[in-house]
Amino acid sequence: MESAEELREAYTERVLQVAESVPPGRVISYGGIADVLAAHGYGGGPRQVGRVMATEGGAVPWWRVVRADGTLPGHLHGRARQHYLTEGTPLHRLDAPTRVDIARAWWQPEV
DNA sequence: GTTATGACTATGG
DNA sequence: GCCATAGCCATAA
Repeated sequence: MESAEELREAYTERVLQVAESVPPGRVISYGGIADVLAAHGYGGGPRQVGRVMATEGGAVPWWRVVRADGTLPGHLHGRARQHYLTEGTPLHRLDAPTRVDIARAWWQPEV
């Protein structure tokens, strides 16, 4: 039996693993990751995925994980936009605030 | 046990 | 487009 802390670490690694599985120029939402984890038997929801990204997000391509409408929290727009321009991620508009074209850029990992 | 908080989401004005 | 509200669920105090 694993301790609660170990389960939390396993959950965190799953989230980071999915985030890393997103190829350049593509994105997934917090809820999308939550769905994949649910298919793998993990509970939680979008907010728990967001919590992991807030604490461990620096270790993965966090700019490929966006909200359901294709935006990110304001304080990340600047750095994220440069990555999008570099990777050629489809955007709705080229001026701030940066918003990803969900219909074009959506990445659905295999479950 | 109760409250507050958060890199969320859907809906309605 | 923006803002408010409700629902959501784990953590922390």
